[in-house]
Amino acid sequence: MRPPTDAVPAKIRLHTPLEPADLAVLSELALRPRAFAAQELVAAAGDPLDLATIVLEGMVCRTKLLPDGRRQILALLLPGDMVDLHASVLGRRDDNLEAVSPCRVALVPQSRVLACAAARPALHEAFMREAMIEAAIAREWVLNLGRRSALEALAHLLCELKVRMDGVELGDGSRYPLPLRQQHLADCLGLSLIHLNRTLSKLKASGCAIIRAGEMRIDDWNGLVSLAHFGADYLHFRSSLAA
Amino acid sequence: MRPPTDAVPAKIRLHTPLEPADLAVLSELALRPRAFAAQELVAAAGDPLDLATIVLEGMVCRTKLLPDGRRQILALLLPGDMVDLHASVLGRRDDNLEAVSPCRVALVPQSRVLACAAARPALHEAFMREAMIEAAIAREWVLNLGRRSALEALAHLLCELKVRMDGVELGDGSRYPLPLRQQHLADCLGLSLIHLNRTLSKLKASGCAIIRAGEMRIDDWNGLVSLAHFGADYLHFRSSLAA
DNA sequence: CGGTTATTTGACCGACTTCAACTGCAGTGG
DNA sequence: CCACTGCAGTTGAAGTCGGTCAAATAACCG
Repeated sequence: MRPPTDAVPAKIRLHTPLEPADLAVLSELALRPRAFAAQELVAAAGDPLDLATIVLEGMVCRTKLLPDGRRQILALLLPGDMVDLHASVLGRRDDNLEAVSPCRVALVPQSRVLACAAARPALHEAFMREAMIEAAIAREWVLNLGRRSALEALAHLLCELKVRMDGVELGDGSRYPLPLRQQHLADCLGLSLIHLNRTLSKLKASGCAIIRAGEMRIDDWNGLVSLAHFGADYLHFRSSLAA
Repeated sequence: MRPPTDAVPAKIRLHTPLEPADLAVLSELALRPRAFAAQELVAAAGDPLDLATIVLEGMVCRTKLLPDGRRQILALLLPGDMVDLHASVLGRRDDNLEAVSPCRVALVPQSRVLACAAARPALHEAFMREAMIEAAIAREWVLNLGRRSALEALAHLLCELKVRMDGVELGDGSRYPLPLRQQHLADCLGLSLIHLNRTLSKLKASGCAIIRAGEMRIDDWNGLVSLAHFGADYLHFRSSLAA
């Protein structure tokens, strides 16, 4: 088993071919990670955007809250995901970063990101690409929330996570770890907890997939894909460029 | 009246202070715009991402479609908006750009964008900021679709457009041009056309605002803001950095 | 084991969708 | 000038999806 921090080079190489020297510089960015417990806040709205966040292990989410407590998850960050790499160009954070599961996260001063990007042009391009892809995923979520039914949207989210998890070698093709509570899924999909629970039952009944014991198990990938109308193009994996 | 292409410098200076030399280089990017009729496709999913898009006049939207024809608008682009400035790092477009109203749009080869960014570091930073802000808006839309009611979401969208229109001097504080059909609004908000129509009636009944003859008129800004729980922080205007 | 949190189930309700028809208006051509 | 057409918007009725309230398990944890 490779050490878990290998998710970072694995993820970035999904998108950008890098030389060993680039990877060496990259690995120095993620030194001295911090550990967070489940539900702990990694960063809060209003904070200055002077730190980039690199997830090494576990799962993190972006959230926004409404005054009356309604919560929406804006993005799920898996090991290898790097966010807010360029965010210093904005003033202050307008969302929260919250640990979904116990996790290890590197919080990197923007100055170090900049130095790193300046030293290695390939990394500069790679960082840009990470940011663009995160934005593309957010747009796909807009479609998910706006125009897909609860079951379609759930299936779509689980397809996305499958592909992303496989990308960082955390899935084995038919299963992957899924540390989300049902409340998290509901907050990703804009559903009530209760309706999400019933939608999960429907998914189970379809025979395509089931979530149990913190793990997603896929029994019929094609069925799941067609339930969701899933196409992986928006994830912009390098391997899919050929198509 | 200033020429309409002034929306570009107006918009970018909302976010980034620029010197005259920067503005001169910028204005050369937007030479030779193309005109599009309402509903015309500016770019389609699957196209190579080798052109950046700068809106000079009129309104453009990003859309995604589901196989059965359901449509979701992912973003509304106003005069001055510049999108896909860095998108050459991705392979192919995964969404469409569609003219909402008759419009003029500059389609700029990525190579010229890069040359421009290389020549003027301030523009490089400004372009980055534009991209980050577009992503921040997309995340706010996720919240809008996921957790706000139809009326709240409608009010929120109209607040956002008010602030953005004022930013490029197309609004006068209590009115702004709104060339969207009701179907467009419905596709922004993930609603059926009919329910959107009824939600518009409800908004009118509230006395806060009314849409008529291609124009949005605001009668009670504070009321509209509190209906929507609107806060402009996610737009990251430079003027709001002070707060 | 007791206490807390996560999940499941039932009954009911409301927001939003669908289907269908009608209005108002602008353009077009007889 | 006035039918005719086509599109945007409006209204009504009925149905469905998803939300809310309430309570019963089931899993987790010290």
